[in-house]
Amino acid sequence: MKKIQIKKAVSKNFKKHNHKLCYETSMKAFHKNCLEKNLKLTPLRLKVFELLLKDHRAIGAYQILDMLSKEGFSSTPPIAYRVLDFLIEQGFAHKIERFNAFIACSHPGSKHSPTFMICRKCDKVAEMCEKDSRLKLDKKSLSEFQIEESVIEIIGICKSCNQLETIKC
Amino acid sequence: MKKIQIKKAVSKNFKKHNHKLCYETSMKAFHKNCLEKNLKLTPLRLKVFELLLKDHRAIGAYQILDMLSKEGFSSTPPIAYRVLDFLIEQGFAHKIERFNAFIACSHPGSKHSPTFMICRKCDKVAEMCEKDSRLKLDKKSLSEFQIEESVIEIIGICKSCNQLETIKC
DNA sequence: AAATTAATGTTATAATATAACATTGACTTA
DNA sequence: TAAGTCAATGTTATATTATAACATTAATTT
Repeated sequence: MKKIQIKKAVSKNFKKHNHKLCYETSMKAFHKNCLEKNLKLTPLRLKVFELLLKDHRAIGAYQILDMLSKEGFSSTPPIAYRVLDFLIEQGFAHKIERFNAFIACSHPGSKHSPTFMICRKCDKVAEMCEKDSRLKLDKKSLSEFQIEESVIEIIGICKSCNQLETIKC
Repeated sequence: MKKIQIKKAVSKNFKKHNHKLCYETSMKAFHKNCLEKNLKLTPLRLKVFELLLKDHRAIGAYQILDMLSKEGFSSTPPIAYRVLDFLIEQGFAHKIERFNAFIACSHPGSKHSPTFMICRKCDKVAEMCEKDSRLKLDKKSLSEFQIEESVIEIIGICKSCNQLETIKC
C-alpha cells in the first residue's frame, strides 16, 4: 500500500488525485521524523506545516501569517519566518526562490536540494527526486567547483493546463 | 584571438585573469547587439551594464542605485529596475534569484536560462553555457511538463577559495 | 512644427525579510 | 519541588527588495 504511493510520479501533483492520502502520508512522516530526531512538534509548527500541505502550491510568508491570524495564532512576520526556517533546516519544507514562496517537502527527513517543476498557469509545484532529475556538468566544472547546494526551478505549463488550453482553442 | 577568448572555460571567472578583455568583449557585444536590434543604447543603460560588468559578482538593485547616485545619475528605485528589466528582457543580464542580485550575461544576444555557479566565499559567479550544463529529466516528466524557463543556481566553493582554505589549515 | 512614443524622473507605497529584545513555557538538576 | 536554563514564541521596530502611478523630457515620426 505504502509502496504504491511512493512509486507514483511527481506529475500526479498537477492532476486530480487523492490528496487526503498525500496529506496524511506527509503528516505521518513529519510526526515520525520529529519524534526520531527529538524535535519539538509545537502547535505552531504543526499548523504551518499543515498550511504548506494544503495543496501542491507554494505560499508566501505573509499568506501564512494571514492564515495563522485567522486561526487565532500570533502573526507577526518573525512568527512565520522562524517556523519556516525550522522546517527548511530540518528538511520538511523548501523555499521556491523564483517566487519567494514556500512548500512542504515531498521527501522529508534531511536537508537536500531538489528540482521543482512549477506550472505558471495553475501554480502547482512538483518536487522531483534525484532519480528523475540530474544536472550534468562537464568534467572541468565539476573539478573546479565544490557544489554545496543548488536551486533548480523549472517553470512551464503542466499537462493538465496544456490540455485545457488545447480544448479551448 | 577572439576564438581563444570564447573557448576559455567559465571557471576563469573565479581566477585571476585579464578582466579588461572580458569587459571589452562584453561591451563590444552589447553595442553590436543594440545596433543590430535597433535598441536604444542610452547613457543610463550603458552605465548600468558597465556596473554589472565590473567584476564577476552579482550586485543588488540598491547597490546599483548607490553607484548611479555617485556618478550623478538619478537614482530612485524604478531607475534601476527599469534598466535591469530592459537588460534582462534583451538577454544582456540575468537575475540570480537566490540572492536577489543581477549580473551581466556572458552569452548575450537572446533570452535564455543559463546555469550559474556561485562561490559563497568570494561571491563570484560563472555562467555556464548549455554545452557544459545539462539538466536531464526523466522521460515521463518531460512528456508531462512543457518547460519554458529554468532557474539553475549552484552554490558552493570555487577552486581558488578552496585552495586558500587548504593553505590556511 | 505638431503629434506620437519611448525613456527617464518622481512620489508613494507594496511586498519580503530580519534584528533585537521581552516573555513564556518546558526541561533539567540541585 | 524550586531555581536555573534553554528553546520557543511574542512584540516592536526597521531593513531590504520591488512596483504602481503619474509627470516630464527627449527622440522619432508625420
